[in-house]
Amino acid sequence: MIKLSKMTDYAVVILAEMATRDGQLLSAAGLASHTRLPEPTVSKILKLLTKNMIISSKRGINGGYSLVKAPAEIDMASVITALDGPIALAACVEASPECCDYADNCKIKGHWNPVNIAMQQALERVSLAQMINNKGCPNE
Amino acid sequence: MIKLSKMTDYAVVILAEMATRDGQLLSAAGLASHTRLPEPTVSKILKLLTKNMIISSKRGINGGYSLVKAPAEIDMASVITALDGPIALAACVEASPECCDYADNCKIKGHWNPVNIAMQQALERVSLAQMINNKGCPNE
DNA sequence: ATAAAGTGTACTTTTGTAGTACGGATTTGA
DNA sequence: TCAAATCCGTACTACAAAAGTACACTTTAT
Repeated sequence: MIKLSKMTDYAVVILAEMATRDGQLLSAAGLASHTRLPEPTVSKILKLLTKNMIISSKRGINGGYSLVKAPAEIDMASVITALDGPIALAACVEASPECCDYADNCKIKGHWNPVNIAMQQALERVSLAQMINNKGCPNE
Repeated sequence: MIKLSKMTDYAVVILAEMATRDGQLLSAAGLASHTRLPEPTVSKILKLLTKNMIISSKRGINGGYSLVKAPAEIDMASVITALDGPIALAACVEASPECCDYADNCKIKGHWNPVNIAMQQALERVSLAQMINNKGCPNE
């Protein structure tokens, strides 16, 4: 299975929680208890989201985190890139400094690129708002 | 990074090698030496590809593997599914028997589904032939 | 019957993720 | 100005999944 890291999964849960309290400044501890996720993990995720400008932070007493964009403007490609790095299926992509070790024998040099681009575009089309509005568990 | 397993990467290299010798019956050992990949690994991959009807095998002396479809008819979604299982980004998808442990607090229950479908479709549109024809290393 | 080839299972090693811990920096308010 | 609450950064440990390896079994042509 092409896996998304758990961290990214958690990140979306946290962002969804923040979206329902738009404008409020929320502490890491508060978000952890609301989402029932371990606090250190939540902190780590919030830090990464902050570094990637998806949320903003305020330090000191009464500090906390808040969304900088509307949920409809936050796309999944940004969130995944923030947590897992660039969206790429294989090591052998355009960004890598050189061809892989098997370059001479490899008949598909760097050609995951079209696939990677297609996936990137697919993820850019899904917003946080869309994921929240899509209600209910499909198994119920 | 959203990772594809190395096995899948190898699988495409092996299939590309087979495509250039269309019709020939090739042994696991032969494919291993042509691709410079470890032989046991190549065997494991060929076995999985056979089970998923992407290639066919012939046993006994002078046996080997061959493609059952033209390279243009082999899509990446099939190859990835053969090696890594169903294409799905998160554990919390339609196929899973129940909602995740955080179901009660989770505001995005099972909503990676639209993303998964978009990715599946993107991968179905890329054929083995396309990946082979796309020549040269982008860094050269 | 034997050798060459695919098949299946189980084990070991390696790698990367997830989780944890702790000390530091920043801001507010008394 | 001090203390408390909060964010920030780094390093370490534990666990799980992937990758690689080994080996015994089955099939088939000669």
